[in-house]
Amino acid sequence: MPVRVRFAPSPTGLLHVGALRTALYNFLMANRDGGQNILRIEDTDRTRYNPESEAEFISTLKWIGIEFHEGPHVGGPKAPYRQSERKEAGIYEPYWRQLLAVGKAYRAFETPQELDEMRQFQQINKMPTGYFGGEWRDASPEKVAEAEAAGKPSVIRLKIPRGEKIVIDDVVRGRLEWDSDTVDDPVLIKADGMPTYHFAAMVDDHLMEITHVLRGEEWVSSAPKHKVLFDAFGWTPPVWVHCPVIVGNDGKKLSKRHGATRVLDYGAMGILREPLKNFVALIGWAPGNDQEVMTQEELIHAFSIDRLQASPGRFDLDKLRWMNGVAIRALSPEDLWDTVSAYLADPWTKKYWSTPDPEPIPGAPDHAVVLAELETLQKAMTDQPDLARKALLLEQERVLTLAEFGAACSFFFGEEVKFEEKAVQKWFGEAHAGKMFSDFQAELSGRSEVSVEDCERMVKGWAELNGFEKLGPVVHPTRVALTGKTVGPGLFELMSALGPHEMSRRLSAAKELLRA
RNA sequence: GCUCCGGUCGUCUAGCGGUUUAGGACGUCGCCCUUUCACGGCGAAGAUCGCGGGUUCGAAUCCCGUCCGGAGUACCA
Repeated sequence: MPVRVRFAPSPTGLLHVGALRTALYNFLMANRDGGQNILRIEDTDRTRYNPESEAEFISTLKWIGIEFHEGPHVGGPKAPYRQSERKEAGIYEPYWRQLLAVGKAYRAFETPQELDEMRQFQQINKMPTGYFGGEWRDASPEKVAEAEAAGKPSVIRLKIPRGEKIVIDDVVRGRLEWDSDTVDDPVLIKADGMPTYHFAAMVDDHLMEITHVLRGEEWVSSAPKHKVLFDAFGWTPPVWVHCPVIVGNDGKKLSKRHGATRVLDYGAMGILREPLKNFVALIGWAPGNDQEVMTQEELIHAFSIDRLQASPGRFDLDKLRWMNGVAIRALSPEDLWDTVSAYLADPWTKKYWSTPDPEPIPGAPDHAVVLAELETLQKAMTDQPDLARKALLLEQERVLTLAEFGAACSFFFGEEVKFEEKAVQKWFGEAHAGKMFSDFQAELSGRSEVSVEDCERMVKGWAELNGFEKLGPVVHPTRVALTGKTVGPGLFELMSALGPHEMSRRLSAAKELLRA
């Protein structure tokens, strides 16, 4: 039987990392076994509904490469795929009527205030909290009819059997067992007629013929209720797979401090989708061999739910950055160019960097500075594509994110070199610097381009002629003159990329600084 | 409080009763390469497998207890 899985988010907020992983595991599983991946929108809570949420889920997932065979945006044989629409279509009603008719569910007429008081009482008396029957679970039909006739609002609750063991088999945790007396009667239908998650999701999972439910660990405590519901209908439950939570590197709930919670922001930070996927898949799952860097195809092939971890996983931004660097370095020159230009053209990139960091991480570059550098790079890629191409290639192995290309390449394009004070102090004190710069200028004059080899010959020749055994005192001042920095690509490559004219211009400026 | 779940280097993990002096990766540190940084190569430190008992000739691996951490405890999902 082919696998049918579903990713069923509630459209209340943004797509965060934990949800991404669940979506990814669903996707990997479906694609490995030639099954179907279904998107279902669980919008039964009208008070928390966020109209932008669904679009964000779909577009983010699409960006990362997760597609669905069925869903509200693509349709499918089990449409509609939004629970609010399914409710309107009357899909749920026959099912709760059936439960009511056979006495496996009942109407309860407590007001929210009454329930509140009940909970307080339970807490004070150190009793388990929850609705274990109240006065309605076993109320006579006459009493219920009377309350209904009086127009009292009511909910429909599931009648959890008492004095039994409820057992479910979870792929990740094995056999899970509850004493049914500790499980309270959940609301199936709210007073406004909307189904709750417990009801809608189970009915839909059955109707949509879902074979495996991969969901977050926050659902394990509701699992017995879901099992009872499947039993009440006489349906075979799907295989439940409860994935552990993802926490920050300090063990706390994931927040901005740990990188970002919103998946889209990782793209804006210059994280490529392949390493992001690769990294997220590896929190809580490992293929069992030593392979870590994997393509999507390899992930699909290697993925298996019985290798899922039961313990919570931490999100290690450093490792993500490393993986991202590996991916950037693996890009061909053409792909590198395309990837960077797409990144710079993405409106989300600009939006992200134009917003000041609400919680600045010490040592991290200022958003405004990054934005300016990225804009400079983007401009250069259209105005001076040859130079920009060389700059990108020279910095490729030095950056960990796409955003870092901005700072790394900036010295190639500026009208004026921005000198780092430390660099100037360290290398412009050398007495020979001025003469050396002039000599280079003389040698460069009249030429329109120089090869890397020419530059090497020129610099090494000058060193030999002037009695320098080590290249350092020659190379470093020149680097500072040309880039303003002490770090960067190989000097000869960088010189050749800049070209004779630009080099000469910068050497003149450096000589001015020397005199001052 | 109650219910359930989890616990191997700082982090992600391998391990499924003996081949384990517990392996790999990130991070850290050192060396090499080298004009710097990075890349790459080599190497080091780092986990008595939360703790305590048992079972066994033998346990990270099985059992019990204990501690710590997490999730749930809504007419939210």
